[in-house]
Amino acid sequence: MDQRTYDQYCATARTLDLVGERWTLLLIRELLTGPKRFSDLQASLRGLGTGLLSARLKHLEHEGLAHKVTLPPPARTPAYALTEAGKELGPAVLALARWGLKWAMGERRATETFHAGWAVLGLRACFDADAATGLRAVYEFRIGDESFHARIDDGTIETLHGPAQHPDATITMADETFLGLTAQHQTLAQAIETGAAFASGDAEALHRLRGLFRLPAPGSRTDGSPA
Amino acid sequence: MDQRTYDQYCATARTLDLVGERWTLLLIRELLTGPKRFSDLQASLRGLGTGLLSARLKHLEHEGLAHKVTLPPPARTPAYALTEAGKELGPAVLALARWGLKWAMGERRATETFHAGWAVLGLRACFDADAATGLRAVYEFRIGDESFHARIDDGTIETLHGPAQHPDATITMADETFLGLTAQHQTLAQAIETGAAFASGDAEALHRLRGLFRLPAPGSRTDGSPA
DNA sequence: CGGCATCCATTTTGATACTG
DNA sequence: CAGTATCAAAATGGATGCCG
Repeated sequence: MDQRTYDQYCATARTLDLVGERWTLLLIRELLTGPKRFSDLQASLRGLGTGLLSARLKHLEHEGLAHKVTLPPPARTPAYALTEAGKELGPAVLALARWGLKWAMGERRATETFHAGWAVLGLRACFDADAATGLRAVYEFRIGDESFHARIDDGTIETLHGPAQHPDATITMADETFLGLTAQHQTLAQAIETGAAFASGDAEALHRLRGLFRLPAPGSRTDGSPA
Repeated sequence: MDQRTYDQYCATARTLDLVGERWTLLLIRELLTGPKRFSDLQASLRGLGTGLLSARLKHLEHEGLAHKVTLPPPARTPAYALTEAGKELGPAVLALARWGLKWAMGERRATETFHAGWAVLGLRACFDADAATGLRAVYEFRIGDESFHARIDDGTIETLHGPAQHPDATITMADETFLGLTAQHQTLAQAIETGAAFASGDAEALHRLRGLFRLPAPGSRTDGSPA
């Protein structure tokens, strides 16, 4: 919030003063998987006009959460990237995502937009650090027409937009198949078995992939009983 | 958001549809330390009018995140409490708080309101689970005219408004002293030594208290370099 | 493509007055 | 207390049009 501060000496309130306005956390979600151009951001965020997007980006720049960069050749086009402070909002965004996976997902509504990148960030939200001890591998995901990769190194994970340089394994599937995984209609292993998804690369890496991500058991928000 | 949904099939966006409106996450922050009455909530949230507070509470009820309760005798007055789904927003709120402690706190501004309860939630944000292995203790904090207690049980912590039933240790200090701890002017141990804070109770519990909370090293948001 | 400026209809909010 | 009713101010969204 700009003018409209909560005016509380409280860490949560101060954070929400900076990133609590409409669209801001979703903008950060977009940038968490790597730098994005103005038009890419607008394309991902239906309903956000150029004026408001411009204002939000300026705000993030002014507050030191993002900065303008020039993409390396051959792109050479302006883009926005998170600063260190901005990147560190990752855990907060992922915590909101984890809650949503458990309590708010259900079926996709007819009007809802979907981008594979959101789901890949969801992978990061479901990442089980314990299951990745001793593992060092790069997985490339090709979902619909987007590609993402996850770099896993002994309990840490990094997910970035775009193809990987030297993936140990590559997993390919359609948007719909990926949606089915989120909705827990089937597991990745099942999708591969039925031919809905294709996996190739290092056998050991593919084998360990099975246990790396753990979706929370969905809870029902309609009553207050423990899940 | 009510009418104004992001309309994205994304866990983060769906969560923000539910709790991303102005005041909502702060309302949840208040309820994370126990049930609160309508007027208490309003008193904690300067600037939130009765109309909007009423609307927000109705929304939380409708979405199954909070419910109306009747406080046990002798109070017997209506109050609002979080459901299981609401309580599970705790990690997300604490993640925002942790970020704020590191990147957004600095000095208290003249106009900012402050309540000890926020700081005690901050304690929970700083809780170091590893440092609490094998510890089982209840600490009562009396800060200014408010009291809170933290129940620690082997790596888990629960912080609630109000005095504890059987505290193992009690720590008393003024608001200003507590503010000094947050601003890292001094540590709790130093405050006790200088007489600004008073501690009593089980010696072992008091000794272990020292290592339980770990404030993040403040970062500077004005540039993008690592802290 | 990458933005900023402007205009306008609609929502959201903030503040206050008022009722059981 | 615990809210409801009301109204003015601000934020949003959508549609442009403009410029490098």
